[in-house]
Amino acid sequence: MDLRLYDTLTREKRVFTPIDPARVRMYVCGPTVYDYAHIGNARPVIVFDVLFRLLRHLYGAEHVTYVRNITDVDDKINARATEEYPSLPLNEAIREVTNKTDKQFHDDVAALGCLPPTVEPRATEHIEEMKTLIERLMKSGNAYVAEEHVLFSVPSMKDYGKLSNRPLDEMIAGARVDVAAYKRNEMDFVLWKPSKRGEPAWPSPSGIKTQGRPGWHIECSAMSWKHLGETFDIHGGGIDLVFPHHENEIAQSRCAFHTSVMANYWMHNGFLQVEGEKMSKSLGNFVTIQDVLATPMSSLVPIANDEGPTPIFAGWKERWNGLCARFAMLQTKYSEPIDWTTRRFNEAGDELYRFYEVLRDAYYDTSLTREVPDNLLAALRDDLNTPAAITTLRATAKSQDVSALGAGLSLLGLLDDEFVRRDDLLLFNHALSLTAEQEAMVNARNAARVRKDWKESDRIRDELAAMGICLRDNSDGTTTPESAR
RNA sequence: GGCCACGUGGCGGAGUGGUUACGCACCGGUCUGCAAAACCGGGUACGCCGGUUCAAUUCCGGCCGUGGCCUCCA
Repeated sequence: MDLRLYDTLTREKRVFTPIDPARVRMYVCGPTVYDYAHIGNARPVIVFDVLFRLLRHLYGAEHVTYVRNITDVDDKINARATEEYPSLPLNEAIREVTNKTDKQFHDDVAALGCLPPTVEPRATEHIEEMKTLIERLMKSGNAYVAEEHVLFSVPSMKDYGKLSNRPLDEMIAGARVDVAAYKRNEMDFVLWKPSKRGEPAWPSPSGIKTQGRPGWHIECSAMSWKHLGETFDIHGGGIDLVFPHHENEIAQSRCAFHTSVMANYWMHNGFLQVEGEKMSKSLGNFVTIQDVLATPMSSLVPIANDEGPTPIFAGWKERWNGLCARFAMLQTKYSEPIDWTTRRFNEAGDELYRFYEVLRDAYYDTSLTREVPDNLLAALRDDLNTPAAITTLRATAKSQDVSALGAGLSLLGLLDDEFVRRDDLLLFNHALSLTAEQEAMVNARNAARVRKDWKESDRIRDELAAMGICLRDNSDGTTTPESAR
């Protein structure tokens, strides 16, 4: 059976045919490292991780190359560096900001259950490739120098605007931004610009004397070229990147290499809102991945608090919350808008918890290789329909088909060996250690039950319930105390 | 203003030109002294107005609503 993917460029779902099945190539726009990643940043990371896993499953892990860049040169980074480290020289301050943010991002993404991409190139390590591209564009007449900038000449590319469906003439009519005077055409965009004193700077291309730095779009053209070649299979990112970022990437790469396409499939994940509103710092509803990972356990699982007497491995809470967030995210198809709410997060966590209970009750062995169920695979092959895939998981859980359940969770990146296997996790430990007094109450209630004093029996049960202890009367006459939710 | 998405039962969320996906919540039942848990069952939804069709939630047109892009943004 085929893999079918929706392509933003052709606006249709097509059968995926890799250029070279022995080397399937995907590029996804990664973060600009200047601040904590938010829950909206998490979406493409998770979505394309699932695609990465699916491609590895279909073509073999060693036949898939996934490139996700790190943007570490950018005005926002400079601004943040000045703000946070006013006493340091700018370039040192920038290094502090990018290193710190980069590490945080990787910790966040790992907690979300994402595999590391094959390559994570950094923009600042590809300045030479960017300059080579710029020289090529100069040579082919697609770029020009003006006031120490190099600009891409949009009218020089006849079919510019196909991805975002913005014909050139319309865009010019609709443009209402202040246009720099040195631009020949208001749509032209910067490939290279001069650096101000103290800013990161490199020797400029195209005979420009002053040192400068790259424009935003050129880095992705350079890095995808370096690591994937002139044309490749899949290019992904958030829907907001369609214009201008991806449109401009296409323009740069195609004109530099004289190719008809940059990537064969353009995939874009839908936007995310928080509690029904646009997420923004001014509204105060900015949810970072860190916020989600730090969610107290008591709202997700039947335990009273985060700390317990049993030994727990480091970062277990973040990892569990990360899986829950991932699961919550995959409940909606990647291309659809999503409303991120605490309710959604909690409900996803509840369901994932039940899946894990099924596996744990069956002593699921994660070391064994399992066959991924056909119906789950079919759902994913249909343009990454993760909600439909999750639906198949529910049936396997209900029928106690633990092999299929485990295999499915694994393919979706939702299976964590330690959460399945370990028996010392408070997270899955329902048994309660009662105080002597509580123990006596349980005994007193049982005595009352024996003499059929239901009134007294229920009174004691209510009293214990108020302490957060729920009693379960078993059919063999014993009583099990459990933590109440 | 231009371009583009989305609008499904209380909530979440797939999907389809004609056989009431699925999950949560809710209600009923079995079990239980009563509960809890578990299991079984129940509720025929697709923004509005037209059109096409034997038949539309599904196709077409218009309208309304929400959101995105056009400036940094996943």
